[in-house]
Amino acid sequence: MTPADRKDQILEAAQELLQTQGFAGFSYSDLSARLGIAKPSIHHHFATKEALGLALIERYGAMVDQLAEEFAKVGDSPAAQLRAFLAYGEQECLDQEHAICPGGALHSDYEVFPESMQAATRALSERMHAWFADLLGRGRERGQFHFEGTPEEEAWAVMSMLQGARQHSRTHGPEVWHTVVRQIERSLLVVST
Amino acid sequence: MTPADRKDQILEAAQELLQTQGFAGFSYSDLSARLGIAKPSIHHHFATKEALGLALIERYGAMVDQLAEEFAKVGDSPAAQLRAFLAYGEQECLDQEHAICPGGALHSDYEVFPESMQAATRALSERMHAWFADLLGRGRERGQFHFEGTPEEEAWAVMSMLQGARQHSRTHGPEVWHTVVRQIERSLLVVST
DNA sequence: GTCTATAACGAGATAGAC
DNA sequence: GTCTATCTCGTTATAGAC
Repeated sequence: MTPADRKDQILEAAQELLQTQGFAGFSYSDLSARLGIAKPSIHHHFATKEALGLALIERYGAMVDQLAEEFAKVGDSPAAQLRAFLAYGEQECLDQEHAICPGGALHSDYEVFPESMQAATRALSERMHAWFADLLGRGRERGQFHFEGTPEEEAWAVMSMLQGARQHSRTHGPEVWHTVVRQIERSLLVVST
Repeated sequence: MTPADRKDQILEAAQELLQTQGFAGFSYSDLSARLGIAKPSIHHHFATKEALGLALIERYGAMVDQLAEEFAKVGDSPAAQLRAFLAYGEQECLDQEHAICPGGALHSDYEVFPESMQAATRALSERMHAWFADLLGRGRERGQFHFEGTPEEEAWAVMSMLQGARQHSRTHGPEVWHTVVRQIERSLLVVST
């Protein structure tokens, strides 16, 4: 296993723990047990938990960008891209019932983060907001979406709804996610014949 | 100070810490320092952190019921009650920029809770969902609200949006809350002349 | 009901051998 | 790059005096 692979292996396990137990809720011990390597070996790759946290946030940002590219491949139709995004979210919800979205986990623990991780968290959700606002704006121009106010305003509303829905899914089952997504579609999508 | 007062004083401080630092993120030490009494004195009132957590969730449930009664006093108009609720939320948001709503905090830490606290958390959000669904259903019957689907479905959507909005407010300022609330009002409220 | 003192444990982190 | 051993600190929780 190359160093880069090992790092990524650690980050993958860490992200899963972040989404289920929160950043404060998992330890180097947890990672150690899950990966079958000793605690100091993890410190070798990520000297401090702050460094691990930063890498985690960066990794998630890169993942979001990659997904955006994937969704762009389904065509340049904003409505189709939104559907692809929501379908991806639903699959995540079904596959990992005990997880919430990384963004939600980061926002919840935000206050106990060191400044560097707070800044990275802000940058991450700004990036996601920009992507959403752009998508919503283009979709409305094409007559695919209907909403009042600016795309930026609607983007905060949709992002908030999805983040909250994933959290309610944790306690009331994946149906809640599905329900909320359907409400988004009903209010946002212009019915095409 | 009577025992009951002391208990409530502890719970009040604990709720503030829950909303800012999360349940796993605050300790008996934090409470001790904030209240100016020794750690074992807090254990005297709440033997374990689990007991404290349960009391915290119950207290918040009672607070929600009390607020519902307050809002009922503004009249039996569902639209007016919703506005009162949203105004209360906005004030909270402005007063405590670093806090998220208790429901959001509980959902985030849910997986690391003991079973008793998990059950209490589920019961709490079911209670809030029932209140919201009832309000939305009555409002639509009166022609005050417009939404597709059942009141129960719309209730999950609105609750999710508000929970997510409070979390995004933490990183991007109270304007985000205000923005999301305006989006809710624009899509939900039937414009009356 | 509150205190001092302390136990038992797990956290993040480091030293140094291999 | 990984390990064993260890350090230091903060956590929940308890014992027992006042």
